[in-house]
Amino acid sequence: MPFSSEGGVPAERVAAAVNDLVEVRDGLVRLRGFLPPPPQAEQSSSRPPCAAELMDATMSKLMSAMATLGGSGDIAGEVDAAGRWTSVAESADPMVVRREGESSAGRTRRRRGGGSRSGRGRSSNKRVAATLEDGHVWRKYGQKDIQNSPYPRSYYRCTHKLDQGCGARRQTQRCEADPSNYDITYYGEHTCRDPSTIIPTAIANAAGAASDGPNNNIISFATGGVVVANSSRLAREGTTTSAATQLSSSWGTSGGGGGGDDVFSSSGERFMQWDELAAAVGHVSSVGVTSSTVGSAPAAENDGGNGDTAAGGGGGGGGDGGGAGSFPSSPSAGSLGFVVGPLGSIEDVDDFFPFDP
DNA sequence: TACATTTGACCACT
DNA sequence: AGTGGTCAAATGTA
Repeated sequence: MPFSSEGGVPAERVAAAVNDLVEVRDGLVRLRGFLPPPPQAEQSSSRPPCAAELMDATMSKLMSAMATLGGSGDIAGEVDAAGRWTSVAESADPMVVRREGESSAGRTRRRRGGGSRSGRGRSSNKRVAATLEDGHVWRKYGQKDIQNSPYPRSYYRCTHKLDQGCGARRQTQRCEADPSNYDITYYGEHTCRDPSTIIPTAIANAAGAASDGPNNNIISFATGGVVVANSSRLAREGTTTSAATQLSSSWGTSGGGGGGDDVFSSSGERFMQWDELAAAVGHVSSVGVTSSTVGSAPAAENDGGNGDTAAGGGGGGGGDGGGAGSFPSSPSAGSLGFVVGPLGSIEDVDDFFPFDP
């Protein structure tokens, strides 16, 4: 069931999957070194792809898969300096549940207190991104000036906290070193299911990736299923639901799933089949995948809650939800083009796959 | 009217 | 006491 998000998978298993992918990547890098460079003179369309090109393509898809695994706050974990994914201890978010005896209707200020709760057993996933957009719809609930930091920290919760009890939260803050980027820390997991955000996210991914060159596949992991879609196909499909349905294929539901289902390449052509992909990445197919929506967003920097709050008087807001930190339900393709950096340290593909072209 | 943001207050933790 | 996270009243916009 694509885009389903119920039934989580332990972060440790996701971490194991990512680590396996890292090993696959390293192996491919080594193998790539033994291959001669692709011939320059010939047009690639007039000859079968050489081994180096196939490997490059495989690497690209692998990177995409890893990006997906780590590209959402849904997955608790971090990437260490070596690029290895490590899961962060998972626990229920104590902040989500209203404390017993607390009245929500009362106008008196009583509460379960706040306090510095970061780093105390809560799952977190920190990353740096050039935009606050990540495909989810967030609602800002606070902002604080942080000690020894020139930029305030903004606090967001998932818009669907109330209607679906989604406990996902995030904190954003401009990077001190590079104010054009944001440090974004995610807490909790998205348990919401909102087609107006998730599926357009996929479209956004596709459209954005389409202008990005080699990585224009989207892979959306949901419980028991993976959606792999090619951007050009999605663009042609028009309706997100049908696109997702047509392009969905199960991964893990039948041992690596749905043999014969194509994985589409950036060129719009079949890249490989699931069984081939499974063989390529080893036993990744045995790893369960929790809900994850590939982060993607319009390129235009919408300074959601950080810079905007300087303007007093609640200037930012506005009932249409287009304000700070929100993600439009129907992002226009023209504004797309940003792909949230996955796994924190592998935003730059060249850095991640450091072999000579 | 509904919904989002702003912002001061509150509270837990160190 | 200082700091950071969250609440909720006030406020703004469509």
